[in-house]
Amino acid sequence: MSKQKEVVYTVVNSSCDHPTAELVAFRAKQLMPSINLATVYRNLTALENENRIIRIHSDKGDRFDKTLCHHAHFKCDKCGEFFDLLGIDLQKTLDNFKNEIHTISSVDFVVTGTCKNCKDKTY
Amino acid sequence: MSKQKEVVYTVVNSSCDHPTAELVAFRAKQLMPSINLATVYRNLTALENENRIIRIHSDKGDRFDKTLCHHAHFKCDKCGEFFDLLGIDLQKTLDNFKNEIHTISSVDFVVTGTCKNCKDKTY
DNA sequence: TATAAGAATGATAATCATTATCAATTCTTA
DNA sequence: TAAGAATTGATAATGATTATCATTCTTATA
Repeated sequence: MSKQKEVVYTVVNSSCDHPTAELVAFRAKQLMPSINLATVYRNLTALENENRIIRIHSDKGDRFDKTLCHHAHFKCDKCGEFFDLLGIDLQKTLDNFKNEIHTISSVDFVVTGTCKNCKDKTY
Repeated sequence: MSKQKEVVYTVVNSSCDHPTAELVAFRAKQLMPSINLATVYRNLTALENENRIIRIHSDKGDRFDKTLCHHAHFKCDKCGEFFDLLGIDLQKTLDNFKNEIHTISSVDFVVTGTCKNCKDKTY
């Protein structure tokens, strides 16, 4: 594993906010100023393929997650917060489709709306 | 509703295969040869905002769906098939998060893997 | 019915996240 | 330590989507 790849992994693995590739690159540059954006993209894809991190498809840039178990996410339209919805037993839910599904390689599950913190906000 | 918007809606509403914008445009052109790709994109976004169709974020182009109730999708890595996983009671599942979630505007849920049809395929 | 204001279109340029290319650099390992 | 492979940094290219803008419909009102 190259030094750069290690940095990219460290950044994702120590982030709790589901950063975009751009944000991973920003944080990686703080650990290794010479690291290039293309290298960050390359290693994010590599780590995803090695099942060491998870990619969440989203408009305005994919997001990356250290939590490997299948789980859902919530994205707040108002504050932009992006957080895990842990505790849903997706494995059991998806077992109901064993007639259609042979194997599962990834789960991309994003719920969008407004969070409780933004309940009364009008902006 | 403009003639073009009606065509775009008709195409999505009569498609069972979760087409991309490009494919919606292709089908729309068969009904109205003069329709423009930009108009298709515009109206897909408009219809999405009116909650008349659903957008599913995916690499290689978002997909569109006529089924409005919250549901999951499966995308097969091998054959590319993209189908609904109906029967999961997502509403009930998400009710468990009423402490964090105030309102839900959309659910974007895609499971990727191999389907039963591709079980023994090696390509 | 004429017409003016507003909305939507077609054509195309621009944007932006991501990927491809490629020479230069950094491992490996024999 | 030198050859070969892998990876990098820099940058060009790609491709989906959005923005722009002059033109073409709609529609409400005189």
